[in-house]
Formats: sequence, C-alpha cells, structure tokens
Amino acid sequence: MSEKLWHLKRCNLFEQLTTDQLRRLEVHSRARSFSRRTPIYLPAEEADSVFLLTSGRAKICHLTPDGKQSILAFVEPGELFGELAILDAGQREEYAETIENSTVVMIPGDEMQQLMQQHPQVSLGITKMIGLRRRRIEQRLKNLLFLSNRDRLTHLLLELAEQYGRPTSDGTELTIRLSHQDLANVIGSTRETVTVVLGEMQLEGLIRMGRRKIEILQADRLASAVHRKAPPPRRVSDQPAAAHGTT
Amino acid sequence: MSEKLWHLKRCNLFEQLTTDQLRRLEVHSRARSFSRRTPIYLPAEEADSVFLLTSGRAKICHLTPDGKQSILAFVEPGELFGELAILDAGQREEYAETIENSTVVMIPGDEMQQLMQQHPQVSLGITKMIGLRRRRIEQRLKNLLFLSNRDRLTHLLLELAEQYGRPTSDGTELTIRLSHQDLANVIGSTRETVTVVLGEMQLEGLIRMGRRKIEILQADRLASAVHRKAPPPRRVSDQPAAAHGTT
DNA sequence: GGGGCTTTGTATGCTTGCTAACAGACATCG
DNA sequence: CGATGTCTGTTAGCAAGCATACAAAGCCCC
Repeated sequence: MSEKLWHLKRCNLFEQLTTDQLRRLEVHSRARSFSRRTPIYLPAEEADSVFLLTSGRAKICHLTPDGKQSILAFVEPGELFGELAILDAGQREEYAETIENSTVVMIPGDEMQQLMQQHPQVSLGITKMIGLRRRRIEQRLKNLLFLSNRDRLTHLLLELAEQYGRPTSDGTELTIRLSHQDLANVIGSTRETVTVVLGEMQLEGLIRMGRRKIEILQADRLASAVHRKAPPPRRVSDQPAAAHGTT
Repeated sequence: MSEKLWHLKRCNLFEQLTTDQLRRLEVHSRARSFSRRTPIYLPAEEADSVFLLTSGRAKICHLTPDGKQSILAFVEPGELFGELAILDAGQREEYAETIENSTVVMIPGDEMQQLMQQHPQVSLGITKMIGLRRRRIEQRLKNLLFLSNRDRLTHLLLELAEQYGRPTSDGTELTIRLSHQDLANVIGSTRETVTVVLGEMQLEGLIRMGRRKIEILQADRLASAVHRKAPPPRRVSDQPAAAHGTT
C-alpha cells in the first residue's frame, strides 16, 4: 500500500504533488507484477490506462501480421508508458512486454486526465514527455531513411551506451542485455546482418562482445563514423545516466 | 489587426478562449506572409515560436548533409506547426517551407506556455495534437520497416485521398499537387522508382495521372492490396475532409 | 549433468530498389 | 514567343541486405 505511494513519488512527473494528491492517485491505481517475458498489454486491447514501471525493464513492440517484430522503445523504472491512452481511449496499436521481472502501477486514463486538468505542471510534463519521444521517433525515421544498416547500428550502440552504459577499464559496457535479434528489431534489419556487422566491428577493435553482452571500446571512433560528437568520457565513479529516455 | 484575431479564432485549439484572451494572444503574436516555395523557418534556427498557418499550404522537411530531403508532414490552414518549440527552446531540427503562397501567425513560445498553464483545455489540446502526430510518425516508421516501396506509396495515396481528396465522376482527385519527387521524399524512395510504380498503377487502371496531378480510380483495390479497409465512398456534394491531419 | 531452448556464426543466391544517364514534354516568365 | 527550368519517362547496371539453410556453442531448468 504505502509501497505503491512510494513508487508514485519516485516518478519525477509526480514529484510536485502533495502527499494527499498522491494518495488519491494511489487509491485509484493498481500495482501488478510480471515475470520476465510476459506481456503487460496487447494490441487491440482497450487502452484505458497509463502504466508506470516501478521496477524491472520492459519494451514497447509492434508485430506485423506475418510475425515480424519491431521494438519501438525500452522502458526503465520511473518511466511512464502506454501514455497515448490519455489522448483518447481507443485500442492499443502496440504491445508492451517485460524484459526482466517487473512491477508496474496502472493508472486509469480518466484519473490521469483529471490530474492533468488540475495540475498544469503535470500536464506540461506529460506533453514534454510525449514530445520528446516523438522527436526520438522522428530521429529514427530519418536514420531509417538515410543511413545504411551499419550506420543505424552504430547510432543505436551509441544511444544505448549513453543510457545504459557502465564504464569499465576498457570502455563502456552495456547494462542492458540484448540479443542480436533484439538489436535487429530496433534498427529494422535482420539478425544475420547484425551478427555480421557486429563481427566486423569487433574485428576493427571498436567493440567487444559476448553472449547478449556488448562492450564499446572506442566510442569516439564509432561516433565519428556517423558524424556524431563523441559522448563525454565518464568516470567509473559516476552514476549511470539518469533515466528519462527510451531508445 | 482584427484579421489576425479572426484567424486565431479559426484554429480549433483556441475556440474555447474568450475574446479578451484571444486579443491578448493577438497582441503578442505576429502575422507574416510568404510566397510559394519560401522557407518559414530553417534548421538550427532558434525555436522560440509556434506557428499557425492561416492560409496556403506548407511542408515540414528534413535535409541531410548531402542534400537528400525527406518530407515529415504537410500543413493545412488552421493547423499549428513548429509546435515542439513549446517544449524547450532549442534549435529547429527541421525546416518549414511553403508549398503555396501562405500566411502564418507566429506565437511566441513562452506566450503559448503561459496560455497552456492557464487553460487546461488548450494544454490538453496541444498534448493530443502532439500525440496524434507522434502516432502518425510511428505508423510511417512501421511502414518503412515492413513495407515495399510500392506498398508505402499505396498507403500514401490513400492517406492523401482521405485528406485532400475531391470526388470526381471516376473516383477521387487529389487537390494537393505533388511531384513524383515529393512523393518519393515522403515515402523515402527515389523519383525514378515512384515514376515507375505510378506508371504500373496507371496501367493496372488503379489511378490516372497528369502533371502533378493524381486521380485515384479504384481506392478499394488499392486498399485491399495493403490490407487496409477501403475508404468510405463520398458523395460529390460532401466537403473535403476536415483538416487536423498532416501526413 | 543432460536435454532442450536460445543465441550466435557463416555461406549462397536472389530481389529490391538505387545510381547514373538521357530524352522529351510541359510550363512559366520575361 | 522563345528560353529556361521543371517535371515525367525509361533503361541498364550494380549493391545492399534479405531469405534460406545449416551448425555449433552457451545457458537454464529439471
């Protein structure tokens, strides 16, 4: 009970709210937990709730009729997802699935709308979130339009490093474990191609990889290959990137 | 002066406002007109204003370093654009250019923010708009990921027909005049390919085309080819689709 | 600790669609 | 009305990356 409240408070969207308001939100929302690789919601389901991931990790996906998957975004603890349910209660077009054992809080859409009406801050926060994610999607669209398979993969690795990177003695290790298939599903390619390209990168000394594990050795060289400014070097003592990002 | 006000009122986002509030908005905003094929704003420009198109037609584009263009959206009268300037005053990532002689009203971003703070209705409206556009982009991303060149073109034609279609005796004529190059820039293809595919479609009796002109003869067959439900038949007397859409 | 699932490695066509290169038709504007 | 720019049509060659087909190695759960 008070745990749910605690989780709500951790979402920076709600940090301005009074305890009373939070409690109200808490009463109307519901906590659930899911084990690894379980769907949280499915396409064509009624989209009447917004979700807050409180622990674990999830991904937002789309599936074509013939079974091809694309990953639209990853979700980290403290992030809201399925947020387009606020706009109009239609049906989901995508589905959300846990990557690791996770817990979420479900907030009814109308409750959320009401909250937005009463708190311009929350409203603005939501708007910004949706807008930022839109920008990210637009960026991906452009990448898909103009970049080769390899360059898109490079971009992805750099983004992942920024969000999920942990510094090591040799470079940066991704704390999110993805298969080649997953990577392919993000950049819109095939598993085989990703395997090959990653293999090349390893030969070139840019990365090192293990099973579902990638370590980036030369972020600067990767970045310059796609005209992107290199990420700032990060000390081992630094915390992993603050999460508000998705892909 | 009162003309600007009149235009503001025509934007459904503002229709709930009192005349006083509108006048306030009016004082702070500025009207400008642009002739055909003129940039309204450019990439890397300071993004401190939101635009309302009051007449004409425009497109939102992205240009790669090596000169390849992609069209992100078309803008119709009454529509807001450049709206991500509300989120944070960074730099534009895209540019907007008129397709026809146009007039716009520039609304300062902070003015807009203030308005949103004071009027939850406006805020919600903006959120919905950004969200809907995000959905549209996501749809395009999926199309690009999974569909062939031809199928993407088919989708585009159907969408354009919905937004800009005027019924004729033989089918539906697009009231927006686009070159093959433009179409290619929307679906992420090349001019040559679009020419060829459109040629095929014409041979198959699906469409008829002239210079910068396309008439869709068999929307149902087009639609079924991409598993899309056929658009509702529209009487000649009906008005063209209400505009809140973009691509 | 063994069976089965998951993940990765690798090679060979083949297809789509891009590049490049012209040519003609139409339009617009002085 | 001529000239220049825009738009469309067409082709051949080429390259990226997909589909397909196996194979082997790790990992996890029973």
